[in-house]
Amino acid sequence: MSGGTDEGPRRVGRPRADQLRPESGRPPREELLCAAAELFTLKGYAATTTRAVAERAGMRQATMYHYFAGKEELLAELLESTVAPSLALSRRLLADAARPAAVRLWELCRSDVLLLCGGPYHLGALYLLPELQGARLGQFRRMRDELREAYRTLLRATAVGDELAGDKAGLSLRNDLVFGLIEGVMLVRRSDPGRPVAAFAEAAADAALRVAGLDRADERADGQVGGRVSARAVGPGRPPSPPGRPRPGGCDPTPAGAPRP
Amino acid sequence: MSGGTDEGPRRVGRPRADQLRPESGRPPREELLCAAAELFTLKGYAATTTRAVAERAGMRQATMYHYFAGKEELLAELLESTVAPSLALSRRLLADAARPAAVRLWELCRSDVLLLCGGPYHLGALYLLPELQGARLGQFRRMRDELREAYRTLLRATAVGDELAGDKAGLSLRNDLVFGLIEGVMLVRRSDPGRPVAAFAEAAADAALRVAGLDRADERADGQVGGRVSARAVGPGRPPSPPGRPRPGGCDPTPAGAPRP
DNA sequence: ATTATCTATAGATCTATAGATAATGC
DNA sequence: ATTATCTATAGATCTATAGATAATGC
Repeated sequence: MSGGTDEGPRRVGRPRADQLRPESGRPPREELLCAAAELFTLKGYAATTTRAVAERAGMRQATMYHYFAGKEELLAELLESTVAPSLALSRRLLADAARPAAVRLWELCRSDVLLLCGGPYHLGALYLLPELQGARLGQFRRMRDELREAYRTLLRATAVGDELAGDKAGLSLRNDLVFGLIEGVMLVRRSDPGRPVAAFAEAAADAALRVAGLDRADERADGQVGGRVSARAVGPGRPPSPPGRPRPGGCDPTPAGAPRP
Repeated sequence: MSGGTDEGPRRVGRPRADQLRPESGRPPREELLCAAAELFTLKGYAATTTRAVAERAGMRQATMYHYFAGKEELLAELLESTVAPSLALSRRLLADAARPAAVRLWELCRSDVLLLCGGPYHLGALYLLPELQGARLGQFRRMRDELREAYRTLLRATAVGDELAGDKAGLSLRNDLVFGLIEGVMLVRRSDPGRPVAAFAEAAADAALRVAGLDRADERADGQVGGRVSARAVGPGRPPSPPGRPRPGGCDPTPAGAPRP
């Protein structure tokens, strides 16, 4: 029926030596990224050798250099793939003046958590690496700064933002705490990886709004305190999948260059 | 006046080769720990070589092995020194049934943040290392688990704990979020290291209580929302220095083995 | 011819040990 | 004699490059 993904060894180039890996069907570049994601998050960046990555991806160490200039380029690409979808979403949310800022902020938090924890590997762990200061990572850092600014703009537009109107430092601190909670969400996830991701992401987004200082309104509304989540009740009946379908880490079956509607 | 710390080269053993380091006066073991703290937090554990640590401490690479069996032992000792004071404080707080649990929880959070961010190096960054799974680190992990349990017990004893009485999973999730915020506080600190630590620690503790779901009581009391911190107002007129004077990372001038009253 | 891979390896580490050495202490 | 350090180095990596090789494409 479907266009037979049946692979006879029809590929150009010298065949691989040991066929240890079960031939996932993904292009080698992607396979390298996945291997790197797994190893970097599990064993750490510096502790992962190019040989480990390459061999995990089913090829010999030297072959990796056919696709990437080095280890740092792998890291850069992984990191960028982790911010990019959130950044895109944040732009859409900033433009969407119709919905309350608190709801949009919640949405951004939730989606961000899904991105950082949702994939097969918890790419969020990469945010904790000291290597983030590295040279090749400027692009990533700029994107991340823009994302932080988006958080800040949304926070500023909420009720708490009004209260802190004069207090720039206070607002920044609040925002950094919110942003830090989201980026550090890995630590929470690590301590109990068994929880279903979707519910976890919502709980984390709730917590982020509480850090911001934004759960009072709802609780005044329905009297529920703490037992049930808050901001979720505020949200519109929006389906939980964020637009643009952010691929969780680029390691799922879908090809990386999926079209954006 | 004081007991002259005047050092003529009165030390036993072969003298050091290059006297690059200005001879801090601390014993070499401590000096190694400080060097390790600085390098591990700044450049990462795996990326730091034994040579770098030793030379930073003013001695040759091989000499390090006279004091530590290897790199992992340095890490273990640093990590343990970071939990130990919090753990001790948590035991005292658990015993202190007189004060409200929320206040005690706040106190624990604040002190923990000071420990993780207060010293000259931000040891909290070590908590983010993937190497935490390492073999030699069992002792540290046990201590940390006990600390998490203390958080949980305190949280359980608050108003929120009552609300979540039946919901064990819910309580755990809350607690992990609180604990995660505190342990990940490094990420917040990193984004603006200029803020005064003391105020920052209080703001982080406030945020932790909000994550827990615990700022409503105060706000009902004084009507102040978000602008001014909450739990601080609840606290008794307790001086801000926690008992036992947790040394921030063991790298301050005081000798490491200071007596505990 | 082009492509994807391989093998081989130079050069640069890095860790941990062996054994020498230069102080003080007795 | 004891101690703290040093120098030297074996053995094990690890990265990145050079150059060969085995496919397909034309």
